[in-house]
Amino acid sequence: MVLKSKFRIFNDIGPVSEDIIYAAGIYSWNGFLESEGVSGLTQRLYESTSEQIKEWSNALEMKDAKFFATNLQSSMHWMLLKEFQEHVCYLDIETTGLYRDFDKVTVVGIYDGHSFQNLVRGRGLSKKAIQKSLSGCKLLVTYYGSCFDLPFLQSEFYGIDLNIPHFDLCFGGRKVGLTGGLKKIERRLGISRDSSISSVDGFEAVTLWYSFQKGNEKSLKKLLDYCMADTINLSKMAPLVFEKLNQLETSIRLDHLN
DNA sequence: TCACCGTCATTTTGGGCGTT
DNA sequence: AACGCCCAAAATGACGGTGA
Repeated sequence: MVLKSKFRIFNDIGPVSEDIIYAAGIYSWNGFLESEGVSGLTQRLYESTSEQIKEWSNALEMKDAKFFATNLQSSMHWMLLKEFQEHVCYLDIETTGLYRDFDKVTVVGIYDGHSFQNLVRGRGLSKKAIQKSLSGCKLLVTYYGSCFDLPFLQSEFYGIDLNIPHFDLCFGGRKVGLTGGLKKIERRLGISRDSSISSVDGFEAVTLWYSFQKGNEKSLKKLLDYCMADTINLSKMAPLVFEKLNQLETSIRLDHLN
């Protein structure tokens, strides 16, 4: 479990102190608690860190999603993927454009690992409906959602509670060299999508919506298929990015020991 | 006790990215 | 037609140790 080997997440522990802890042969929270102290750290710092470890361990035990949403910096939320794996929701939205001041949310797609659900504008999409679909969610997974999807939802559904840990595959991917957008990364990872929607992109999602507004029901079907492909592919991509991040973390730690 | 210095941690600043 | 996030580098702040 990655998180339990991290010390930089605690107050007053930075990269240097963390290296001191590793150099003392301590690689986990439990190891830290079992030691009587760490040479190189003041007793005062050792004790305040021990207290924080107990608090965080308890939050993990309780699967307290809100605790991590507020206390864990977002670039480390990926570490919760395995821990919360039974409560992960993959989310992707479609809109009429990129600008939340002018544009509207048209579809919200949510996949919980078992079934896909879509909420369509004018056909049941509402703040309450989204909130209900996410009620058991302890970890959100999106692509670029921290900059696009979530702020868009906040803007249209004012006051919606999205205070949930959030693994953003865009930033996680960047760290392991996966850049260039969702579709490009999917290809690089060998994740496929159905040929019927393989040519659809975000811009076409906009025109499909307007076509549906003019009465073309087939356009909606295609839009929903596209949204579903995007959303479900997030669930295929997440464990792959997770593993790469995991490997990166351990190699960095070994580096620092030398 | 006090001024000073070195070491870390934390905060601030600026540039680039990717979303429909 | 925007915007929030991330990283890196620079600035600021807190703390402990030293020497007189």
